[in-house]
Amino acid sequence: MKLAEAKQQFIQNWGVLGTQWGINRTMAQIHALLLVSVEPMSADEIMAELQISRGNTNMNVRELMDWGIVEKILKPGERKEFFTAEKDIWIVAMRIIKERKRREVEPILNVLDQLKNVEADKNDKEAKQFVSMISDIQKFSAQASKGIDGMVKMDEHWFTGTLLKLFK
Amino acid sequence: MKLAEAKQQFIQNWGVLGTQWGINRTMAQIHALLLVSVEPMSADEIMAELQISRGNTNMNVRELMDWGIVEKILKPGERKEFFTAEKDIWIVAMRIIKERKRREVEPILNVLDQLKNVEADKNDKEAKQFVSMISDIQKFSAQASKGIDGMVKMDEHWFTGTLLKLFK
DNA sequence: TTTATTTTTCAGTAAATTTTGAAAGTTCGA
DNA sequence: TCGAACTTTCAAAATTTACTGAAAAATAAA
Repeated sequence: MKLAEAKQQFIQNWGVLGTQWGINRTMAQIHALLLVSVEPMSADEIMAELQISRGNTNMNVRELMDWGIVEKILKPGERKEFFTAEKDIWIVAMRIIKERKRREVEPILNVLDQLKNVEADKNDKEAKQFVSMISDIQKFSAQASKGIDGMVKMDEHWFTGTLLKLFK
Repeated sequence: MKLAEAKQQFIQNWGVLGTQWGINRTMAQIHALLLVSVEPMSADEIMAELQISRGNTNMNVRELMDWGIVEKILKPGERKEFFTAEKDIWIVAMRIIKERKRREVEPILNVLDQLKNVEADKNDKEAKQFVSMISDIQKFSAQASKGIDGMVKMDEHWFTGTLLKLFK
């Protein structure tokens, strides 16, 4: 298989996986493209490669930067901006997990906290089960969250350099 | 806060979280409804509670059963079918993770495996980095997968009865 | 300051996904 | 074997989400 073809395949498949996980197709594709690109790419190059509009490119590149997995590179003497993706897949995964937790899970956990203030008659089996379910979800989330923070907190460089290499 | 109101809030919020994670709103809402319902519910009750059509109810309940987190209950003497959700949130989470892995991640890992057969000239930096990136993703996935399988494999009853209770 | 280049914004449009509802299918008691 | 009760299917409609492209804004060289 030719490299160009393989890259295309990778980008398309990454796009599909993205949509299934609630990430828009283009964003996932741009990420994939930058992941397998040695050199940083300009907006024009991304547009050409993925056949998408300038606006679409701009919006999704910015979103990827917000997620902390793509960064802007300025080349001396060049007017254009270039973009490059974090290449260490462990770091990428940790950033995504951390960010989803912060943006999506935490706000809802706060709402759940409110819901425990339901008028709870001791004899009301329904209310009791409800409060217990909410508590369980919070406790589960807290545990998961703790585990994730622990992983993220490890000195990333050390982890990358050592542990990941172990199974490389 | 009244119980009915709290349940509504919970259902709505669960629906939002669902959409952000690539699960359709109704499916997440039905799941939430069944999670906080003590008694199994019929299709008619679900329709009435969530104000949705019969077809929509049927499709999403079936999907939830496919995911292994809702089951059909037959009450003796009743013609209708009733549905109930797995209430242990640990088991729910493990089933969802396991299932997403099987349905969405594994097929793409298989594709990635193909992509490593790219024509790889020793001096081609681009091809080298490409193959290395694909390998890293596979290795990362394999590790994550292993970790998940390990958790899922633990005797669920023991785990639920013992470990989960520890932080309850 | 002016002009050329590049980035950002966003209203309108296009595409994808979800939902409805009515018809077809199934089940089961009489 | 009939028909009432219930479930399933799926084409069409509604809704949601994503994308385009042109105009506005920003940036930097002349």
